[in-house]
Amino acid sequence: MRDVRVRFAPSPTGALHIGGVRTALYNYLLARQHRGTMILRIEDTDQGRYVPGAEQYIIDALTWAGITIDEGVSKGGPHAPYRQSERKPIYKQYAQQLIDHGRAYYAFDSAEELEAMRERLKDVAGANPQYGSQTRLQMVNSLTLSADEVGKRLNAGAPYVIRLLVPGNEEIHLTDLIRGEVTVHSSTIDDKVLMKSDGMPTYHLANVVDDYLMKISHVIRGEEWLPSAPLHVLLYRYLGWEQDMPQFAHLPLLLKPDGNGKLSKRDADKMGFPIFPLNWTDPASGELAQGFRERGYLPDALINFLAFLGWNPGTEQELFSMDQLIQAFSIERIGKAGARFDIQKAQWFNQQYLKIKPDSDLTTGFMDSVVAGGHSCTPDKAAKIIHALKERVTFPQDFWEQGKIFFVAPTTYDNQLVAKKWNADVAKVLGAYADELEGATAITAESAKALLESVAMKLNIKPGQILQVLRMTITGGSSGPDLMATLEILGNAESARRIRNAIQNIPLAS
RNA sequence: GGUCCGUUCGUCUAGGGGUUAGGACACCAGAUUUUCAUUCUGGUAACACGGGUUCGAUUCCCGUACGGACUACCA
Repeated sequence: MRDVRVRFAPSPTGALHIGGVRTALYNYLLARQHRGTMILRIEDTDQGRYVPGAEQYIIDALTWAGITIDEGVSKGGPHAPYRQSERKPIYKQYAQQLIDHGRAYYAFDSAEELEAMRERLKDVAGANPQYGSQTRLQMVNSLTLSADEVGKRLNAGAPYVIRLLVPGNEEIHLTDLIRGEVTVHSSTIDDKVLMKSDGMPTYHLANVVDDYLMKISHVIRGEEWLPSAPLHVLLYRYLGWEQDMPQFAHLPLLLKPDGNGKLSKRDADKMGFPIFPLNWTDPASGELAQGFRERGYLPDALINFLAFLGWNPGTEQELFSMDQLIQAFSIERIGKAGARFDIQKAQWFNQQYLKIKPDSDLTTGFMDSVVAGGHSCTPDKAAKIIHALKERVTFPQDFWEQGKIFFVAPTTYDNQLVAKKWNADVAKVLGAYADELEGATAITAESAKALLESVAMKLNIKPGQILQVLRMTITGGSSGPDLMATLEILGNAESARRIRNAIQNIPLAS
C-alpha cells in the first residue's frame, strides 16, 4: 500500500460546520493509523464567497478538536502553497494541457445565452438543460467557432471559460470504499467549467490537480460529492493520472435531529444546540453563533460522539479516546446511511468525559466563575465543591450553576415543600439543630450528621423526616448535592445562620 | 423532472439465509442512597412494502414507496 496521504479541504466561506469536523476527523484517523500525513488545504477559488477570518477559524477549530495537521496552510510543507488561490498558474497549465489534447475547449457564452439555452430545453421531453454533448454544438465555443475567430476573441481579451469535453456515450465506473461500485453514464454529466472567466479554476479541476500533485492516497469527503466523482475520474484519465488516482470514500451525511434533510445551522438554532465547534461571529451580520466549546463540550467527548455518527467499531465499547479511535478506525466499518444528529447522546458523552476528568483539572475554571459571579473561593473549598457536584453535572459550567448555593444564601424557598412539610414542630427541631451547630467549633459531614441524629433523638423525631426541610433551609430548593457535605462546606456558622433565616422568614401555616 | 445514493427499536447502531434480532442514548418502573444525584436491576420499542430465489428470508435478487444528495463561471 502506498503512503497514506489524506487532506481536509474546506472552503473559507464561514465557520466550520460540525459535519466538516467529522470529515476532518475520519481523514485524521486514517492518517494516524497508517502513520501517514494529514494535509489541510484551503479551497478558496471562489473569490466572491471568501469570508475574512474563516481560514483562521478552521485552523483554531481543528486545533481545539485535537486534529493536528502535518502539512498545509500555516504549517507549510513540500507541496506549498496550500491555498488554491495562490496556485493559479498551476491549474492554468493543466487546463491548457487538456485543451491541447482535445479534452477541453474554450466557451464564450454569456450568462444570458446560457440561461436562454436552459429555458429552451426545460420543457423538451427527455432533454436535460445542460451544457453537454447534446447542446455544445449550438453554443458559442471553440468547437463551433473557427480557429481564427477563437484566436481573435482570445487576443481581444473576450471573457471565456474552459469546459471539459465530456464524451456522449460512455460508462464511467468508480470504486467507492464505502459504497462499492458506482456506475454513471457520461451523458448525464455536463461539460463542467474547469476554468472560470476570472482565471480561477473551479473545484473540479483544482481538486483533481492538487490531489494528484500532493500525492493524495484517499479522498474522504461528504456524500454531496458523489455525483461529481465520475467527472473527477474522467479528469484523472484525461490528465494521464489514472494510475495514481486516489481511492474515494464518500461519507454519509449528518441529518437533522427531526424531520428530513441535511443538518443545518437553522435546525441547530431551533433545537438550541451549537453547530460550530467554536464561537463564530458572522462578519457580515455581526451575529454571534455559540460554539460547542463555549457551551461546555469537551473536545474528547465531541470527537467520540462524532466518530460514532456513521462509524462504529463493531464491539460494545462506546468510550474511545483519540488514540483508541486511531487504533480501531476503519473505512470498511463506516455506514452508508445518513445519521441523525442526536444532541442528547452528545450530552451523555460529555457527562462521561467530565466524570473521568481529574478534579484538579476543574478547579481553576470553577474558581474563575466564582470570581466572575462576584465571590471568592479558596482552592480547598473549590475542590470540595467539585467533589460534591461531580456526579451531577453534564457541563463544566454546571459546577457554578449548581454550586452557587455555597456562596449565596437562599432568599426564596420551594413552595411545595413549604406547604407540605413546614410546621412548628419541624421549625423547633431545626432551631435546636442550629443551636448545636453554633455550639460546635467546626463540623465535618460526619459530625454534622451525628449532631442531627442526637437532636432528632432528643426531640423524638426521625432524622429522615426533616432532612428534606433542612436542605430547603440551606439551599432553598429540594435537590442538590449530598446535604451533610453541603453543611461541611458551608461551615457550622453559615449553616446555622441559614437555618435561622429560614425559621424567621418562612411563615408557619395557621 | 433527470442522475446517483440510501432504508434494522424514537435516535445512534450490531448482526446476517434458520437468532428469544444484541448493545447504547432517551423514556418508564423497581431497588439502593434515613436527602438529591449517581449506581444497579428490569421494562416498552425495530428488520419500509410487494414480488421472486430457497425447505426456509430481516439477510440474496428485482420492483414499489419513502428519504437524501447532486443537477452553477459554489464548494
